[in-house]
Amino acid sequence: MQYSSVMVDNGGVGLRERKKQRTRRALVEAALRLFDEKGFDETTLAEIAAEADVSTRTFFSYFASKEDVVFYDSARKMELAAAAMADRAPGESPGDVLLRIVEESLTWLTTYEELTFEDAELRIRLVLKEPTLRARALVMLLESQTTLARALREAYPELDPVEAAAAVGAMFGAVKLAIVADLGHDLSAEQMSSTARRAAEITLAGLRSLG
Amino acid sequence: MQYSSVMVDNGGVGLRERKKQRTRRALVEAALRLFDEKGFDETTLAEIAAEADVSTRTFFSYFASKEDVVFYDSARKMELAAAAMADRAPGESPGDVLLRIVEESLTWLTTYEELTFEDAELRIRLVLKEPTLRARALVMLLESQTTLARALREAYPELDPVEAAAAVGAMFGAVKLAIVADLGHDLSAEQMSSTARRAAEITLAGLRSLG
DNA sequence: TGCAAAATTTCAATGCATGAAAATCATATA
DNA sequence: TATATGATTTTCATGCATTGAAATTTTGCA
Repeated sequence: MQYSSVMVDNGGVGLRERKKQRTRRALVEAALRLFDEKGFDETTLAEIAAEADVSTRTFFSYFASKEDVVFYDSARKMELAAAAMADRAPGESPGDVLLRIVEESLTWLTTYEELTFEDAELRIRLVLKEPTLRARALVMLLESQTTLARALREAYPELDPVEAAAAVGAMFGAVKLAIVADLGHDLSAEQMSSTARRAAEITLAGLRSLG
Repeated sequence: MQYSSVMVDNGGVGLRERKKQRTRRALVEAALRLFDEKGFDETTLAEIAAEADVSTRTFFSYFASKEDVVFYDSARKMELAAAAMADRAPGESPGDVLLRIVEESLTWLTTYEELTFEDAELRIRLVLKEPTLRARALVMLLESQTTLARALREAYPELDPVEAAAAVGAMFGAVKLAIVADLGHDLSAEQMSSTARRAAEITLAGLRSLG
């Protein structure tokens, strides 16, 4: 490939790319707002697309489904979690690593990379409220646990597959149910964190410690 | 209500009811067979309905959705699990009760109430293979855990809500991930049970016991 | 400016799901 | 046995998510 003398090196981010990011963001914001106002099922893709000034068909070149628009950054978060597993401190036990990752994950939950803090909180509310979104979240949570179990085995080769899977599943399962079961109560991010920490501690100590 | 002299007391099970059960069963069997042969997404409701000799619309007076036909008896299984919690043996600890329920649940997994054993195994394969069905299963699993956490609190009033939720979530989360993560391997019912038992044991002992 | 690639729009089709009205069927009873 | 009644099924019509393909527009760049 040759470059003309007038070519501007814009770091790979030309008008085309900027426009795509703007559209993507417009779709996410429109969707979150409409889902919040009218409910997930009552909002149509046509409405979302209209709000973002694109055709309905175009929506699907950005997201694979109506649910996906809410979880647009989850893949990146999963990678972060798996990476966090890799740089464990020396002497850190599997349980401690998992505890650390749970806490970091909760932080990310309220951290949108491109959106406002309000939208980040709105998303949590939506996922807890809308059955369709809850279902999608459960699928992704399971996927990320599978990934984490693999990462845990790599970090601790002495663990066998069942041990690694059981550890990850127990830790995230405990935290998930502790947070969800309390539902109905409006949960602030702090309350969520404190609940999660208690659930994690119980899992570390083992269920026999409850008797 | 009055009875004529020729009335037959059929125990509340007249032709109408028998016909409904037959149709229900025909729909479930047709659906399982077609899902297995062609895949879930490739099977249309029209095909299932045709196979069962009813109109497409009628399908929805038996099941709420295409996925639901696979889980038609799950509600009953959930009730069984919650009931199993209630009749705990004296001196049985929360952890032991959960272990017992996990084992019973695995038994029920391969027990269809109205269908053949082959269909019961077919269902497990389908749920593990088809993303749509996996998603549905996760939702129901979460629901049943919420129910179980409540039941656990009632059986052991000394537990607080977070402890009960964490215990149930940890136990089922560990077993679930241990079984699913090993996927790709064809799992016999026995292997599944043994994996589940190990995962449960780890959860009882606590993740600290892994370091 | 003008070409080529990328992105968007338009158009058509399929399949799930649901509501409402019309047609059938099972049941109890006169 | 004939029939009124209520339950069930079918028919018909509609909305919406999703997907493929062709036509059109936009952007990057020579």
